[in-house]
Amino acid sequence: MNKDWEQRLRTHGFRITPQRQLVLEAVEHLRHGTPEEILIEVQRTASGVNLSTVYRTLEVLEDVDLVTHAHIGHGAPTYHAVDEDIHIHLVCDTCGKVSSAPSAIADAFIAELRSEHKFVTDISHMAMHGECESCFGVPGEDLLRNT
Amino acid sequence: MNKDWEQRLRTHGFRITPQRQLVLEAVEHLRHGTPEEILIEVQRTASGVNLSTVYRTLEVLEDVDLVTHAHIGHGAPTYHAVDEDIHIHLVCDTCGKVSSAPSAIADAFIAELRSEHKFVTDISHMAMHGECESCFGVPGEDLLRNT
DNA sequence: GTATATGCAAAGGGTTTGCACGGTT
DNA sequence: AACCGTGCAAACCCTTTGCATATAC
Repeated sequence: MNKDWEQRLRTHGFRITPQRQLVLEAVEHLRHGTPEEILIEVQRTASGVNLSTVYRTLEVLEDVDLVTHAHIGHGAPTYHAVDEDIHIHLVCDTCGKVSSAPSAIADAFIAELRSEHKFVTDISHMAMHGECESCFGVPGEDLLRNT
Repeated sequence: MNKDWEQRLRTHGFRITPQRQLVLEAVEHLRHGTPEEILIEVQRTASGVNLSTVYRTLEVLEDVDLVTHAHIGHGAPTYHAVDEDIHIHLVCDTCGKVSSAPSAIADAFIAELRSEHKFVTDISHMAMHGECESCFGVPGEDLLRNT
């Protein structure tokens, strides 16, 4: 009885290792996390795992479409399991809060980029920046340097 | 006879310095450039200017709304003069090419984010990622690590 | 047994910061 | 004269890489 993720790795010529299992489980459990956050989660089970292994593993898991990542700002990207709902990240540049919107909301926009500009957009890859309800109009201090 | 940019700086309590003038001119001349590229442009006139000055100056110029920046990928952000046409960056994740689209194309999308999610979006701040016409469907090697 | 993965440490890009000096006001 | 802005060097965060060892196949 092989799990799907093992198949995916094997099919692409990758080996099954504890690290790969743990990183995948961490991403699924966290629902979204930076490499650093994923490392910490993994280390709850296996404290010897190294950050560079997390980076290399995320790259492999992304290769075989088990995870994706999105950039929500200056800092480290956020990784998601592919079975998560695809969503758009909305980052408030004033208070730093990150919310999400269903990606369907962008369908017409994406369709137009495709027909008018021949560009096939992955809307979930990059966050949308702006201001959330409570911050709009407020002088704002760009508290978090993530713009 | 004070130029507009001098006024803007003074009004906000900043001083007028050669570095600030040169950085602003470099941004206007390049139309878009990374801090590093801006430094090189500035150094054609004043070779002693330092990178950290460019960073600090861009921050000041952004404070007073003379420049903005957009993130087109992993690397350094791209700075624009505010009198440039506002545009959306489209980055091909396969070949790395960056094209632009008029920001009006996103108006309906932005309106919906505003009405449905109470989020006021700055569409020009983050690039849209995906694949350009010539790369779509091609296996792709993610040649440029800027996703 | 052999190729791939891992850990570790070092290096790399991009950016920020502390400090003393110099320039703007 | 007072304060802000600059250059310089060091430090910072995030990520990648070289190499020897360990492990999956």
